[in-house]
Parts: sequence; C-alpha cells; structure tokens
Amino acid sequence: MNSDLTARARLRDATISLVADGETPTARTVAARADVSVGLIRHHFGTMAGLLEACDEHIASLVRDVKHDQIRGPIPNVFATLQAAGEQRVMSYLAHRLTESSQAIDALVDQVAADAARYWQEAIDAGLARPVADLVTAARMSTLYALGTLVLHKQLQRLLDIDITAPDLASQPGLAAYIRVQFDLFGGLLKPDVVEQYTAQLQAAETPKE
Amino acid sequence: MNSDLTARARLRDATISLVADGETPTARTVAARADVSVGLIRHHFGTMAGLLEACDEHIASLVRDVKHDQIRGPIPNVFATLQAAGEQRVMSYLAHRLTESSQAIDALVDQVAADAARYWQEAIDAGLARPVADLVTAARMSTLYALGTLVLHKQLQRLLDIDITAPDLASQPGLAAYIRVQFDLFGGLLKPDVVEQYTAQLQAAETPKE
DNA sequence: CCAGATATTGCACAAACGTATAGTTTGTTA
DNA sequence: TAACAAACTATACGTTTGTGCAATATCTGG
Repeated sequence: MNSDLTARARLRDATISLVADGETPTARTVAARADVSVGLIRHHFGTMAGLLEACDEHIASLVRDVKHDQIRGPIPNVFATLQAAGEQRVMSYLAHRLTESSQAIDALVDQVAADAARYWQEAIDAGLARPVADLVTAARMSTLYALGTLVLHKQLQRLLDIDITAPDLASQPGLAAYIRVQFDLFGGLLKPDVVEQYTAQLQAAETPKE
Repeated sequence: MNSDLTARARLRDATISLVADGETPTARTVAARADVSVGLIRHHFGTMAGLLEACDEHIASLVRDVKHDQIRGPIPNVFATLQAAGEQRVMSYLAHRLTESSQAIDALVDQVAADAARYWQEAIDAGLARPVADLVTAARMSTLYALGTLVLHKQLQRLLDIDITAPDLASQPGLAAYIRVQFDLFGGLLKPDVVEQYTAQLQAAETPKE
C-alpha cells in the first residue's frame, strides 16, 4: 500500500482493496487498512456511503480514461477495456460491486457498452464481423454477458477453471476451452474466413504440447 | 403469506421473500415478516447462516423438481427452467443470492448447466441446432451468460427495458428487441432455416401493430 | 389425564456498526 | 511568530446485529 499518498486517497484505496478482496468494508476495517483513525472518514467523505460512492467514481474514472489504442479482435472484449484501466483491482472491485447500481456504476456500464458498440462497428467496417441489425442493443447485451460472468467469477472459476480476476488472465487453465466455445457461440457473427483463421491459430498453439 | 404453514416454513419463506425484495434479511426483520419471535430462528435453524442455507436448499430443490416437459426452443432457455419451478420468487431470489457460492447454490448452477446441455443436445438431435465441438463447456458458458444477466437484472432493466424478475416476462417492453438480438448473437448456432422461420414469426407478430 | 417432548416466547447480552463531537496536531499565510 | 484553517485523533453514543437462556405454551403418546 502506498503510504506516501494523501490520507484521503489511502482511505479510498483501502476501501477498494477490501471490496476487491470480497470483504465487507466497515468504517473500522477501512481505517485500519489505511492506517488512519475512523474519524477521518467522516471528515473527508461525510458518511460511509459517501466513501463507497467516491470509490465507484474513482474506478469509473480509471476505466473512463483508458486510452483506446489497445489490440482489438473481431469480438468486442470488455475485459480488455477493464484490464487496460491500469490498476489490477479494477476487475475484482467490479466483480463485487457491479450488482449495486449507483450513479457511477451505471455510467461505467453505459460507457463500456458504448465502447463495445464502437469496437464492434470498427470490426464490421474492417470486414472482420458480419453486420447486425441493432448494433447498440447487441453491444449492450454482449456487455451484460461479459460483466455477468465477471460478477459470477466464482462459478466461472468452478465450472471452467478460469479466475477472471487474476492478473495473468492469459495463463488460466481453462482459457483455451473458453475461447473455443466463444467461437462456437458467437461464430455466426464473424466472417467464415475469420473463424477459420482463428481456429487454425488456436490449434497450432496447442499442437506442440501434445 | 400463508399463515397455515408451520413456523419453520414461514421463517424460510419470509427470508426468501426478503432476499427476493432486495432487502437484507436480519434476524428481526425475518421474524417480524414470519410473525414469530426471534428466538425461534435459533430453535429451528441454529444460526442465521443456517437459515440462509436452508433457503438456498429450498430454492434449489424447487428447481431440481421441475418436470422437464415444458415447451422447448432451439436455444436452451435457462429462465424457462427457473420460472417453471413454480414459485414466482425463484428468479428474484437467485438474482440476489447467486453471487454467494454456497453448496446448494453451486449444485443448482451445476444442474441448470446440465439441463441446458441436455436440452441443447436434443435440439441438435432434432435438427434445429448445429452441433458444437464441446457441448458441456458451451452449455456451462451459456448458462453463466443467462444467470449473469439475471444477477445484473437492474442493468438489464435500465439498458434493455426488461424486468427479468417480473412474473409476466412475455409482456416486457424490450423483449422483442432482446429476442432479435439473441438470434443475431447466437444465430450461428442454429440451422439457417430455423433462423429464417423464427425471424419471420417475429416480424409477423409485429406487423399488425404498425 | 398426565408426563415428556417439542414448539414458542421474551428478554438480555456482547459485539459491531455508523456517526457525532471535542480536542490536538499540522500546515499556511500575513 | 501569531493566527487561522485544514487535517487528524480519540472517544463516546445510540442502534442494530446475532445469539444465548430461562420460562411458558402447545402438542403427543400412554
């Protein structure tokens, strides 16, 4: 924990850290982790609800400020957007907080969905994906799917052996099967030659192991 | 609330009802809604955790006992399974409780996923759906998508104008757009003539309105 | 009708919760 | 360096939490 930050920032980070760890942040646990007194919460944030709100807004602003120059695939990847937000805790924090619908959370979801729509449109323009009738709704729906699996990360871990909150998402055991299924499920959205190309890449990456 | 039930059942139903309403069940709110004293919780369930566990198991058993003779479409419909469990509160309860991974919840998820795989296989056998390489994983993934949108029901309501916990799911405003997008997203899984048929049905159902 | 078990109540207790408040330290500016 | 504001601490208060425990009511089999 960065102890050179202001106490206000430390309180905020401590709360985010607790939420990300799946523990319920209370005034005392937060103050203890931030190594300040409980009274300071009131001084800086008024109430505990105010502190949580500030955390939501901080996470949302991290995601908002993501530079959109990352590697893009044929299917809009919400997780890439979130992980690109820099801080490791973003995914874990949202995994626990996304069920609450605060103003900041709602705005974040809206923005991720809008990003997905833009990526998707670019993929269509680039000839990678097939056009869909209602792109906005489709992007919203696929965003909900992605965020839903994030919220259900415990079940995803259990059923597919993927810890989606892990820093090294690429090295998760079940990821290969996951990607294969993604292509099965959403393959109809892509141009046939794109599917073929990606499938070949997947098989080539696995052959050396056998 | 059925007051002719045993106090034990009333406590359980009161807890389920509170969870379904999105309120945090405490010993006193539960006892009040069940119209019994707080001490009875300890007598019947030991602790509050025991009560919650009993609720999970009750809901899981409701879903488990669903008779599998309902109408089936070309895509496995998890929601149909859950709603067929009889009690209206099943969907709302799970919407709030699915993020916790108790033994009963895990078993329920497993079973819903297994059901989805069986339905899907039947759709393939019936020539409605295309075969997929890894049916079990695909069914698990699509189950997580469905349950994920259930957990994110507030966002689904906001983004697509669908209250997935409503008793009359068929009459939700955004449902038509939702179904259309479903076919866009998962259309690749279905035989082309099936897609054509359903699309025609959708358009025919809407034309009279215009 | 009468034990004996089971169901049920009412209350009390300690712990944890958010928050308020008074006082102290630290920093800034004139 | 005096003065004022901001940051910060320490502590206490009122509530709500889950749970334990003794007393009472209700049911059940002989």
